[in-house]
Amino acid sequence: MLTLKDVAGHLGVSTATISNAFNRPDQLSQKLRERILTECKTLGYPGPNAAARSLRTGRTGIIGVTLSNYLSYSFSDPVANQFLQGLAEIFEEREYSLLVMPSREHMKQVRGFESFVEGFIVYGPPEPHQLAQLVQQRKSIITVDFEIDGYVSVNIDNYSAARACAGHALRDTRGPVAILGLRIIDSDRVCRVSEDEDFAQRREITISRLRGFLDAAEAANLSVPAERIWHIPDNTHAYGYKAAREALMMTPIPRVLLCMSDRIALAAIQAARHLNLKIPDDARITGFDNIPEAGTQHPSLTTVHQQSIDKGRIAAEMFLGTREERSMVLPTEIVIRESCP
Amino acid sequence: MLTLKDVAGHLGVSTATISNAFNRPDQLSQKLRERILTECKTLGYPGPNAAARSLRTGRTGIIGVTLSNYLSYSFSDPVANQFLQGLAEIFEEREYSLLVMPSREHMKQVRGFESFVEGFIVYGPPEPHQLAQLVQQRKSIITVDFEIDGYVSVNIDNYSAARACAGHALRDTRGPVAILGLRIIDSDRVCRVSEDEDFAQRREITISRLRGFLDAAEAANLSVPAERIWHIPDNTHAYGYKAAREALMMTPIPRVLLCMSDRIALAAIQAARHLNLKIPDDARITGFDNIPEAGTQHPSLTTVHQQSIDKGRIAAEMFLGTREERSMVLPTEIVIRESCP
DNA sequence: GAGACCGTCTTAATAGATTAAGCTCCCACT
DNA sequence: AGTGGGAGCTTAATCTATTAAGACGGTCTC
Repeated sequence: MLTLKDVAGHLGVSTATISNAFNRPDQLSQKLRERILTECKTLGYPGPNAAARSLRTGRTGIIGVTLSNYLSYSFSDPVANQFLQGLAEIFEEREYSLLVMPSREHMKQVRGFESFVEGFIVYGPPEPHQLAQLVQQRKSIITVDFEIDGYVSVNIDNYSAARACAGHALRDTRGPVAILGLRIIDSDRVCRVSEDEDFAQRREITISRLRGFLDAAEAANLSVPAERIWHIPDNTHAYGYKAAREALMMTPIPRVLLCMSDRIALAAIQAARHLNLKIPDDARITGFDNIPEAGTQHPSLTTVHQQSIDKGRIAAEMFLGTREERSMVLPTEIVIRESCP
Repeated sequence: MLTLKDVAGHLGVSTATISNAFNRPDQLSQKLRERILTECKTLGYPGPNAAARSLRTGRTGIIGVTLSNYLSYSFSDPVANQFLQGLAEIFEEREYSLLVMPSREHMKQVRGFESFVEGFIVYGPPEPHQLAQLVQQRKSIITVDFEIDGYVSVNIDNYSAARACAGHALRDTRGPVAILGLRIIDSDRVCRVSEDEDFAQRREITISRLRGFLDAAEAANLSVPAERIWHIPDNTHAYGYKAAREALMMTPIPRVLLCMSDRIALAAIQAARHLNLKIPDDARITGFDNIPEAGTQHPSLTTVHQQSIDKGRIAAEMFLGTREERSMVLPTEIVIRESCP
């Protein structure tokens, strides 16, 4: 492996000069600099070693993004992707790279290599011990979709958004209501929620949305029994389809399906089509997130719009300090479309 | 900032012992190790500095993934995401992190910080000078969806797949045919391709698919004039919609729309719906990729299935050397659904 | 009685850059 | 001729870890 020193030796100049050729062009003559760069190319010297440079300067140009799940799953989630999109947009402008890291228990131990990063964007709540490890690193942290005392966060008001959306869907409703949730309990299968479950410990997002739905139902004098609430372990089409099918096959059939994500809602629309149910005539369906597909399919989806891309942009700007505010709660908005006019 | 030495000083042991406490637990007594780790916690020492460690060991645990475009765009592309998903699945098993890097010209200069990575997965052809920089790094490289002499690649046979799919769509066709391409020429607007364009220099994927479509048309005694071929600068719904709308408003209306991606095909289906055209009765539409949404919307999409997730898995395995084969061409398959029975 | 070995810990060499400070020139100005 | 200044380059300290080799005092083997 070639080093600065090798190149310096070949050219008969000092290592500092080679370093300057790469990093501070004004510190040496144009002619020498060109001679150096050509020599590097012919020798095959790939430029200053990143580890050595970083050891000396303390900078890496890498931001860590922890996704609250398996990477392989997160990349398939449209909302996470929109977030990453916004994040990337700002960071790539500043020539930062993103180190995408999973944050589940299967990351047995900090390998320490993550500590290359200059700070963390933590998307969704990690496991407690993972969080402890991040905090231990004493680097800047921006939390997204959850909050920790003392750290800057970007979030939305899930409760109010869910409540407002459900309020719209449930007006004039007389029939039964079903809720297709996300990960409500600790199970890896799609199932109904049992009566005596204690939700207090669960993910804040899911529980806030659930409470929003339930309170809206109560306000409309409707009750949603536990057997009409589905736990969906991961936000995937397949799980959503399964739950929706079960929900739509109950008698009497639900007049409203409140879904905690657009993915699930779109799966529910497909399930309804396969069961020859007309949406919205036989049942209304609402989603959450307003992913791009929500507006382009038929019937299009009534949902809660949240600014997923902006969330990424804002998190990035907060990290870079180019934004005044500390923590923010982004607004949401109900988008009324065909599935629940 | 705390270092090994500080912790060692506090405890009255040598730095090597602290290092061993983290890296080689068998080299010291259980008791001492615990004392050290507790001390680290109370002092707030975040563990061995990654840069220093990496300088010494030469390892980083980071794989670079270059996406042939702006990151912000790549994260919005379903096919790229599926690829990343497969990639992440394998790499996270081995506790590698992924450093996602853009590979466009706007990355003015190698900052050098990318050289943290142990190797590159290059997804889609980068700009020539970017490629040169990657090669200059002298690290392992796996190329995906394109090939460079001397490097391992994963690819598909775009020409044959496109030709077969178009062959299916064009059987018994008598009316005009339109092609909705990807980035066929050098323009940032949706437009038709002019007569005398020289395609030879363009992206291999796009051109192969185009040739496949055109050859299939020729085989079916149909001709596709340049004015029926659309250039679409990025694989997005909005561009696809615009092109499809233009195509479908021509007289006589096209009987077949051959699209180079599912995203564009799905946008075309929406455009057709808005124009009150029945798919497939008024026009057949085919896509390419078989993204998840292709099968779940109505009408569902006839398309070429390619194993996008597997592509990621295989690229990762090739990188890790856990797979015998060198370069591979993955099979594709026509999936016949409602949009072109 | 010489040497190998035990487990635990320390010493010291090493990794490849960055950068402040210092040293030479050489030229311009008085 | 002497001085000052600056461009251009070098010297040397520094960053924080890893790890081979060695020290320790004692025991066991041949």
